[in-house]
Amino acid sequence: MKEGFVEAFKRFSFLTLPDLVTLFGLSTLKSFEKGEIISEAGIYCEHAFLIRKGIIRTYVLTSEGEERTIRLAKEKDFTSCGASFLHGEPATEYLQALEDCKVVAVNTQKLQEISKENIRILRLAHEGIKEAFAETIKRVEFFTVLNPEQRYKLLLDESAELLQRVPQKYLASYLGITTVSLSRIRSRVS
Amino acid sequence: MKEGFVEAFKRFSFLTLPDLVTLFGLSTLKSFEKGEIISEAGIYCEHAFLIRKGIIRTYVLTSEGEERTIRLAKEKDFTSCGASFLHGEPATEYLQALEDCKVVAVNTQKLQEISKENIRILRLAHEGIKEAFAETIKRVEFFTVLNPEQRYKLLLDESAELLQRVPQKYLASYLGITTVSLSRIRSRVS
DNA sequence: GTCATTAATTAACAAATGTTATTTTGTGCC
DNA sequence: GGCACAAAATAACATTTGTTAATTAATGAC
Repeated sequence: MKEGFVEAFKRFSFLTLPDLVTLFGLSTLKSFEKGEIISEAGIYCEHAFLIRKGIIRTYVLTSEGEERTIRLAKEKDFTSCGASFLHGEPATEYLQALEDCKVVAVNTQKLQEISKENIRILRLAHEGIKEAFAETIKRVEFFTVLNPEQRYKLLLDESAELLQRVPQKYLASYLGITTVSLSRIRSRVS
Repeated sequence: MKEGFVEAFKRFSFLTLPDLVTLFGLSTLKSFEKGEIISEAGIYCEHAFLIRKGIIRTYVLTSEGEERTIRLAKEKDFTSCGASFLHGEPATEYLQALEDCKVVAVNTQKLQEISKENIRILRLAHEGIKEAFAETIKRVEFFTVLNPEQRYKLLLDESAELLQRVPQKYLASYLGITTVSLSRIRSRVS
């Protein structure tokens, strides 16, 4: 039933077989349809998702009710809601499947419980956070160091695939600009 | 000699006395003078700093050689260089003391070694990362959701003290704008 | 395939920021 | 205190982005 489960955790080579069994116990394989809202702001998000297939968008709402994409996670990435995962609080973000998705959904509360006793599983959580953190640091530099056009070019260089798979209206706010401005930059660059 | 050491780790209540002794062994109390460059890009940064007093600025250089402030860490914050701390690689960032600083400098390589065996010390590293990560997520939202003026106002609301203690030339790039623009916003807002 | 709806592009104008240069203010040092 | 240097404010102009609206292209449902 859970084929693909071991696959998803294989790259964390320090995990033992019993660890995998433990993880198996607090994980479920889930699928989401394209467009589906996986998790909502205001509600506690009880899972961290290890993506096996598809793209999951994290977005927040501005005070005017507009959506702003803050993260795009793809295959092999971990994703979750920051406040829920880090502090056990209701999420401030929304998660949405941008494609049909297959994920391993890990119950974070149970993970945290087990982490207090199992050092390798704590290390899994630690590694997961490290990866997401490294990416987030890059994103702050992205905004601090580059102007909109440079940001678009970098995305073109480093994440050409993402650019193909994600609609521009989501890419625009991911770049910190409007769709109109993105369209202008695109015609300017090409 | 190391008065202030226990003080700095007190808030991590899960640490035992032997843990503190262990940490004592891989930590040193250090002081930095105002303006001092603590760590440089290209060089492996071997410490994580738990700030006891002062402000440490993290900055990067643009391709044109201009400084851009990406982080401002104050009392009780952990700070280090991302690439060094997360991947054991040479830093891409500079650390600079903006005031006379007192810190606990933890050897991260040794910390990582011990983390493989001591679950509470791994938890310390994990909690440290969680805090820094939460802050970094907020910073991405900061850039994605708010325009420069809104960002300045938020800083005014939430970090009034930082605004007093940090020179505007550093605050400007921390806000993702030029010093000229910050000056304009300030006169507009007041 | 057609139709309705949404997404993306283009255009025109207002507003904000970046850039460069100058002036004023502030700071540290002797 | 006075001097030298750096930081901040101000001004003028170029550039870019945001905004609103209209047009074209693409997508999905039936």
